[in-house]
Amino acid sequence: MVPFEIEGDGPSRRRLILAEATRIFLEKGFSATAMSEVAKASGIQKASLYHHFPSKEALFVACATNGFADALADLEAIRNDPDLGDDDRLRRAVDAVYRINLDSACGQMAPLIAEVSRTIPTVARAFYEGFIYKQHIVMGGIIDDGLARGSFVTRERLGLEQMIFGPIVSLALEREMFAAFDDVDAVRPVDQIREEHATLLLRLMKGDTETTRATRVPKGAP
Amino acid sequence: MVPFEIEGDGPSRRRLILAEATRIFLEKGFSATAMSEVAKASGIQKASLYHHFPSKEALFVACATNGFADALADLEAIRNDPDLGDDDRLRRAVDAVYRINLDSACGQMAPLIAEVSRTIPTVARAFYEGFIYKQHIVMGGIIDDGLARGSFVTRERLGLEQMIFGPIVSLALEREMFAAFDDVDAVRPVDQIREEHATLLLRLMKGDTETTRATRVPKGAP
DNA sequence: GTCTATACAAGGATAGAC
DNA sequence: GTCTATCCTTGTATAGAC
Repeated sequence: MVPFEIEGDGPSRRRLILAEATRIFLEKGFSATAMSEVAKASGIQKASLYHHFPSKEALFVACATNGFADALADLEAIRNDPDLGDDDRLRRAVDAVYRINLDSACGQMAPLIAEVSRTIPTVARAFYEGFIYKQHIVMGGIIDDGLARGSFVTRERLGLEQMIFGPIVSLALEREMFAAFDDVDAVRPVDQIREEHATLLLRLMKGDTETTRATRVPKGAP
Repeated sequence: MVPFEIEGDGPSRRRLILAEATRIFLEKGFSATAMSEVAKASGIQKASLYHHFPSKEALFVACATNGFADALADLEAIRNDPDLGDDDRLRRAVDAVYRINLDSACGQMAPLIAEVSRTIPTVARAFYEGFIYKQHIVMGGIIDDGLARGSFVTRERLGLEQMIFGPIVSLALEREMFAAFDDVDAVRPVDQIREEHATLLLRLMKGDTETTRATRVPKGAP
């Protein structure tokens, strides 16, 4: 019933509630989710929910800050794999970021965080520091290593990071926006986009800067 | 009080309600917005709201589908300006897409559409067809013209479009996510990102493909 | 078109027995 | 830890006078 794992080894009842609540929050949003529905899905009475979580807000925070470590594990393993060349490492890291943001529960949380950002600011902070920022750190390390080894050549570090994460984060948002469409993939075919995205990124990072600069000044050139 | 214009020349009271409702929806989301608050902000009684809009849902649909034409006008003018070179045209179009998605009310609606996508599917469809799809069409036309004139060289059209819109759409989402932060621009400095983004895009489209392919096979090279 | 008053449902949260 | 029962607030929406 729940398509993802809830991490931790606490009491199983609590974990079941977290899983069901996460699923319903993702489907309906924070405000539109009723505690009674979470209770029903978890097979207990509404009042019993309040034994495990003191409030709806606390339940949401628990859902929204759960599973960070699991979701990021793949990416960190790729960063530390000594057998990978820099190009392969980057390509695999991009694939991992797609999985993290499109397939994991945390990734799908992003639009929800936007919804509650002003009423529960702490959850936005936790989401940023524990999930988003860490992805940028790991990816930044991969790029830095490639630069140091001469595999990559690039200025515009900030713009480059945005061109790595932006297309992926926007895909996650658009999936939610078009969730009611008959076939979401017709609007945004993820597999094809992912392939072309990685190809374009590598082309940007393989150091065509000199030739580009040369071809861009035809005016004064002889 | 309301930072953007509501288009149309209907009764001013209706336009005032639309403007205030849009502002509050953007700040609190759909479910968390109360009709009583919209009424108070508009200076009328709650019951009077229902004379202008039959339901909260209808009010939201009106807000979410208002102002498309105004928001897109700049971009369409840039596409049709005969005095622009292709590179300048692209750069200005990118700037326009930043303004459209970050500064206009419609652009800021995106996370909200995600929130209500499943409960009001019609609004997601209207938003896609009237706002998102049209931006892609215009930008696609600009790219096609540049390709036809030989100003641009690129395969991976789909990936390229995602690399144009993705970083911008994700910025809009992240602005909402980090709305409660002290200084959002510290997390994502929009001005710098926009400049680097446009530069990287132009580099991708200026046809370094041959040289890139040449430098990418150093193994067999002497 | 705007108001006052109200119907009616649903939601979050608590009390207290077992 | 879980239950039943209940409190209290808020929300959408309507009725009907002016």
